Amino acid sequence: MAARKTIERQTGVALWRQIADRVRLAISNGDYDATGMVPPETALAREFGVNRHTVRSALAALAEEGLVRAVQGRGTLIERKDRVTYPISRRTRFSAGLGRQVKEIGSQLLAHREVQASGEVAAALALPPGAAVVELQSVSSGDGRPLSATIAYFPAGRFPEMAQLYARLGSITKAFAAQGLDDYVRVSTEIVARHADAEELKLLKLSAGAIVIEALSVNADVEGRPVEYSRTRFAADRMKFRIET
Amino acid sequence: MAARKTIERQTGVALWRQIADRVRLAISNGDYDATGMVPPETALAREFGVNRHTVRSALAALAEEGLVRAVQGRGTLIERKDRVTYPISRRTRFSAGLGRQVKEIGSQLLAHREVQASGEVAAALALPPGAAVVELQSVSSGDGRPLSATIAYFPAGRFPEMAQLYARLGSITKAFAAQGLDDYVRVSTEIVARHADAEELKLLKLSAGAIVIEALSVNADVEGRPVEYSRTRFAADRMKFRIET
DNA sequence: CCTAAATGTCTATTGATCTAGACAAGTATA
DNA sequence: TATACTTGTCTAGATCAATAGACATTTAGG
Repeated sequence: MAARKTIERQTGVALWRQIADRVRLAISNGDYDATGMVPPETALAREFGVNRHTVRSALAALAEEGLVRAVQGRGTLIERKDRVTYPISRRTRFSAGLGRQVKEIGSQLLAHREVQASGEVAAALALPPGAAVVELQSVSSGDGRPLSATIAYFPAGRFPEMAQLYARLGSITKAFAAQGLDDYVRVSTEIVARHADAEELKLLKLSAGAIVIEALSVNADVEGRPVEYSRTRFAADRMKFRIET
Repeated sequence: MAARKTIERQTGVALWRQIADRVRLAISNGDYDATGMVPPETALAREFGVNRHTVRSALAALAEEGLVRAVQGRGTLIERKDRVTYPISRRTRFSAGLGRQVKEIGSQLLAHREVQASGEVAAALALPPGAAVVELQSVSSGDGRPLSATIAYFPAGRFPEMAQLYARLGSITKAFAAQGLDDYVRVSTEIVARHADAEELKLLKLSAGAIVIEALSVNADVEGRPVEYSRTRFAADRMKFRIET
C-alpha cells in the first residue's frame, strides 16, 4: 500500500469526492474484504497524499450513503458492498433479472398521463407523430435503495390502462399480460454515461457528482411491433450491467 | 429557456464543472444545432442561476477540450458535437463498428508481455490458473481523439504472435486471422461506469472528473473456446453504446 | 491496567471557487 | 456610422476546500 494513488487537483472535483469515489469502488471490488473495514484514516491520507481531514470528509460522504459506519476506537466498518448486476438480453425484465440479488424489489409510480408523442417517441414506437401515448414515471429500488428512474411510453390505443395496472401490479410485465400481451422482447438498447442532474440526484438519492447510466430502449411484441419506449436512468455506482448476446 | 436548470451546491463538484458537463451533453444532444453556437454567457448564467464568471469557467473548460471556440463579439461556436456510437453485439469488432463514423481509426500498442494468468483471467479464458497468456495494452482513437484504452489477454499457447501481429496490422481481427482464426463472437460483456483514475485521464486525454465506462468482455471461437479476455475503458462523454440483441 | 491505535473535535491559515460590478474590445446589423 | 450584443479583463469580497497541528475519546490487546 506504499504506492501513492494519484488524484487530480484543481479540476473542479474536490479531493474528498475523488477519494470517496475511489474508496467506494475499492469496497465494491472487495479490496477490503479481509478485514471488513476501510483502512485507517491516517493510512488513506498517506496513500492519497492528502490531509487526514480530507479523508474524513470522503468517509463522511460514504457514511451518509450508508456504505460505511465509523466506530470510534475501532475503525470504519463496511456496511454494504454490493453492486447489483442488471442483465440486458432479448428477454430483459427488470424484476426477473434482479430476482435473486435483492430480497425486496420496490416499484413506485410517480406520475402518469396521456400525451401526444414527440418526434423521438413516435419514431421509436413506430407511431404517427402526435399519436396518443401513455407516459409513466417511476422509480425502482432494491432492498430500499433506489436503483433506477424511468420514463416509459406506451401506445395509448393498445394499452389504455397501462398506468392503473402498473400501479396495482407493480410490474410492466404483469401490466402487459393483463392487457393481453403475453410476451415481448428487447429490440434495442442505447447507453450513455454522464453525471446526474439535480432531479436524478433527488429521485435516486445520490450524492452529487454521481454518475448515471441512461438507457434508451425499445421493447416489441413477437410480431415486431413496438410496445414500449423507455428512458431509464440507473444509479451507476450501485449497478453493473451484463450484456448477453 | 426561462426555466432555471437546477444544479447542486456544496457537493464537492464545482459549479463550473457541473455546468460544463450539462452544456457538453446539450451540445451532443443537438440542442444548439439551430445556431451552431452555445447560448450567450449571460443567458446561461441566468439559466443556471449563477454568476457569468462561473459560466465562463465552464466554457473555458469546454474550449480546452476543443469542443467549442469563443469569438469575441460573436459568441461561442461549437467546433465538434459528435458522440461516436459503439455497437455491441455477437459480432462486435472495434474497427468495423466505428467504420463510417470516423474518418481515421488509430490503434497504438503501448506495451505487451507474456505473463501467467491471474485467477480472473484464467477463469475468463477457461485456462488452468497460471497458464501463459499474452497481455496487450493499447489505446484506440477516432480522428485523433482517444476513445478507449484496453488491456487484453490471449492464450499464449494458441496465439503466440499476437503482440507482433497486432502491432503490424493494427487490428485484433486481422491478427486473429493471421493466426488461423477466421471468426469469433462476443460471449459476454460486463459494464460498469465510474470516474476515471489518474492513469485513465492521461491515456484518454480526459479532463478530470470525467467518466469512463469499463467493459469486461470475452470473445470465443465458433466452437465456444475463449480466445480473448479484455478490459476496455471508454471515454464516456465521447461515446454512446448500442446493444443489439 | 496500561498502551497503542483508531476515530472525534477544535482552532487557525491558505488557496480555490463563486459572486458582484464595471468597463474594454470585437462583431453584426440597421 | 451608430447601436446592440457579445466575449475579454480587471478588482474586491464572501464562502468552500484543504492543510496543519493539538488534544480528547473510545476500543482492543498485552
